Amino acid sequence: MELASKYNPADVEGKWYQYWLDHKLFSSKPDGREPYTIVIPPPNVTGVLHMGHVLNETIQDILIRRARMDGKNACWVPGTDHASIATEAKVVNRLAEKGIKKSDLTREEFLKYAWEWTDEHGGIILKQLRKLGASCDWDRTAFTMDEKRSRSVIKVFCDLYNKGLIYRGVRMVNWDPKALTALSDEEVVYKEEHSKLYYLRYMIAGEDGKPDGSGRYAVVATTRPETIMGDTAMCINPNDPKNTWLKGRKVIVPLVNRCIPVIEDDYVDIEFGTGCLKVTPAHDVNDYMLGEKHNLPSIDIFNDNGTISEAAGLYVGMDRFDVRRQIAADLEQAGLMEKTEDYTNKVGFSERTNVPIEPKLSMQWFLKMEHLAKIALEPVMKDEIRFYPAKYKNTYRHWMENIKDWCISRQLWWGHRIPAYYLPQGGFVVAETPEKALELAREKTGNQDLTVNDLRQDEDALDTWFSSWLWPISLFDGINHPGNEEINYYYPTSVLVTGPDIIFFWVARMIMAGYEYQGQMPFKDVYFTGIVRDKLGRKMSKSLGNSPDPLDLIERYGADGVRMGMMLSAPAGNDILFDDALCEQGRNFNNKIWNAFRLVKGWQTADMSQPESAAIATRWFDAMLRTTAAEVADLFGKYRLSEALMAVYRLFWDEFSSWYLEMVKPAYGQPIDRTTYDATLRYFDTQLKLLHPFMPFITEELWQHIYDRKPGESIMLSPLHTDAPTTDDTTLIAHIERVKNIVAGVRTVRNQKNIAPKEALALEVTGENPEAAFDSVTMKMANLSQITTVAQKSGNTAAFMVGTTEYAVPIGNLIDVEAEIAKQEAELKHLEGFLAGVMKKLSNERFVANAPEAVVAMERKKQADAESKIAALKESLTQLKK
RNA sequence: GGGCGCUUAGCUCAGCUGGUUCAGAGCGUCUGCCUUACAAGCAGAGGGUCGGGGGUUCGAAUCCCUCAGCGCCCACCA
Repeated sequence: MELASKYNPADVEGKWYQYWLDHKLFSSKPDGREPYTIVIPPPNVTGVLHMGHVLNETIQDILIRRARMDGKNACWVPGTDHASIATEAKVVNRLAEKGIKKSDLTREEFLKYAWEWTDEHGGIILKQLRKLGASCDWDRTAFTMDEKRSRSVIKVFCDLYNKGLIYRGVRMVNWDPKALTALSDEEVVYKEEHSKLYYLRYMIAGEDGKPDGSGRYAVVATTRPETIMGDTAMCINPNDPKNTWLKGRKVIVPLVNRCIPVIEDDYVDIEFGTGCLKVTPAHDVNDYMLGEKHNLPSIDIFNDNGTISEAAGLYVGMDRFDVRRQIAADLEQAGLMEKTEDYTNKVGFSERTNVPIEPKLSMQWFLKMEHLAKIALEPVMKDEIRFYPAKYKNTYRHWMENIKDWCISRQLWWGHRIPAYYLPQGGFVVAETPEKALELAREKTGNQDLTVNDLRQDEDALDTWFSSWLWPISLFDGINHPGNEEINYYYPTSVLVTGPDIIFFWVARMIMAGYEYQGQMPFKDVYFTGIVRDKLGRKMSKSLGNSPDPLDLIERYGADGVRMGMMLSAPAGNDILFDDALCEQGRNFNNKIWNAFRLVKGWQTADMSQPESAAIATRWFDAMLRTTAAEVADLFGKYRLSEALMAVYRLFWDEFSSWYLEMVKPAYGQPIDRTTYDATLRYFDTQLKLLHPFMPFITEELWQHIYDRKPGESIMLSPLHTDAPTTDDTTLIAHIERVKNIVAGVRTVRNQKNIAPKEALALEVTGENPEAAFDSVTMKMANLSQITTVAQKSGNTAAFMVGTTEYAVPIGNLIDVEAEIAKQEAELKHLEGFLAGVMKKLSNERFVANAPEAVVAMERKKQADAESKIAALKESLTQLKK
């Protein structure tokens, strides 16, 4: 077989992915093996693959592939999320392009468009995942709005309602004036804004509710002058001496000329502004509380889209921000504006539409969270569910302990419609189907003549997260069919891989649902990834244009290269500074593997005895392999995947390619003995398996070439087993490390003296040769003609130290005595400094008395070593200076 | 305003239940090499006193305090 000198990913990736699919290697069914389950964090159904997905899905694939090779029944379930607000917004925009307004459509017509859009764009992202090599069980692909998942959502809603955990009521909610829906607290993002603080004059009113003529006024500081039309009181702190004079008075709302009372509440901060607060119960959460407390009327001055309503009386129909500008000018003109100041405050924005949230009173559905938070907190705090990194436990606890009820209704059509049915005579029933609702309705009203048509279903849809929180259960149909074989087998899942940004949205709520509906955690571990940023640390965004297209990267570097590039800098929980150069490194590594394989496959074998150097090399590499495999297993257990990859990377590139292969490599044109050859293929096999989870394609390609494989065989399913390292391994590895240092020492001499690698050199060991057993390797690797043990090194040598032993390479007239002296004197100086440090410790009686014996012994050994080195150097220097 | 985390070679990070010459890795840099597996490569080298200060200890990158800078999360001060 001829292999190209460069690896071409495009030639093999499609081929092997199809092979895996054809042989159903990703598919999983319950059996006697231990399950290893991951449910994908469902991407938006209409989304496209971005770098964040690449990170997330690569990690999941690595974990799944590793588990599969560990002999577990690995099941990775893919799916997509209907993403209520985002998708509905996209559909609305698309319709707008066609000149169709949502308001002109019926619910059914709109949903028809939405489904069309979903069918058209849905699942693109799942197709893209295949390019990455994701080994999902595609037959299980689910959608949060497919039949099973929808039924689960409705069933859970009804159940929670029947348990008294869901209620309906008028509350102050976060209103998105663009999406025209309520949002949960979690969907509000607070941003700092530079705005102005307006100081408005509220004239003192007389008995008749008109200005009392004194010209006196109170000044109120506000950031939102446009809400004065909704003012129903002014509030002062009863303990505020400077405002005592306002007690019991009435004031006139500027421009509006409405007379409102001055109320007292110690909520008001005396230090802020003038100590006078305007109270607008309809448009501010705190004002709402004050309104409730003091029985104030509430005037809702906004329409749903953020324009001014009839109720305001002024500026009707104008946008809220236009009004702010206008009213400031009008106040100024009327002489009612005291002053304005620059001010920085936090403003809540809609996470989805990015418009400022309007606090608004409205009728919504809520889920009580107290009970759910209670059952979900402990398991995380007690590490029954383990967070990686653990620091997110704090975040989690804080949220759980300060949790508020969850507003689950959205004024949207795209989503699961709330299964509440209103009765003609008022009131409602909650049921899974219209038929059951009718039954309940007849029961409730005693009216047997009611028909389904008399019932009117609630118009609202549920928050998307109200379906995703069931994901680990609903994927195995555990809501509709509790205790079925699949849910019993696959649940709880093994690990959840997701970003910390959705810890409240999703992670916490899945844990709640898990305990509420399965009585068990939804996953044992949670691996929080970081955010993918560009190499300058900026978030990737379309507007910055710093977000590479993953598919483009795959084309350029191969899927394995991209996966590796991503993983090289992805410690759990840390942000990833992504740079194309990392993919390049990944691609280069692919090439390295490819070429090492070409070398080995090019060897001819012959019946001959194994050279001593090769025998040592294979013993050593066996030890390396056991050691590294154990290290990698340990790192996997800790989810330190980038370190695991780096360990295998170094094993392959440094230990295997640079050292082992060079140790056993036959001279050009010469055959290799069969023992060594077989061992080498075995090493290849094992290393490919260690690498496979990270780089699935190239490892499959080469693995198939090592030996003849049967159809359907795959590295994916080949068991990954290595023996545990022994203490002998450790000893041998340490010896070879010293051998490497000797070889490097000789090579350095070559480098400095410009001696070609081909020119054989001799090596002298002063005193004893501690690595004599490995001389065959040393000689081969350093291209030495001989190694001799001498009492005293010859003249004209370049010397170096390894450990406590001095080595010298005779270099004849190439010697530069001055340079050699300078080098050795520098070394001597360093050693003397080191010795002084050691001596200082040893002469400290308290150290000798208090430190453990082993530590003291170590210091004494350091002393002895340093002293002998110093003696050797001094001797050497006197020789040189002769 | 509260909480959490970070600060170690040019860059990205590991080490942090205190003690193996512990100061590490990858990348980058520099030097020399197109040596018949690989120039997307090979060989070699240089580079930090562990953010500043103080403390505990025989001994601190590692524990404590403090200061500075950075990041994240939470919070109703208009």
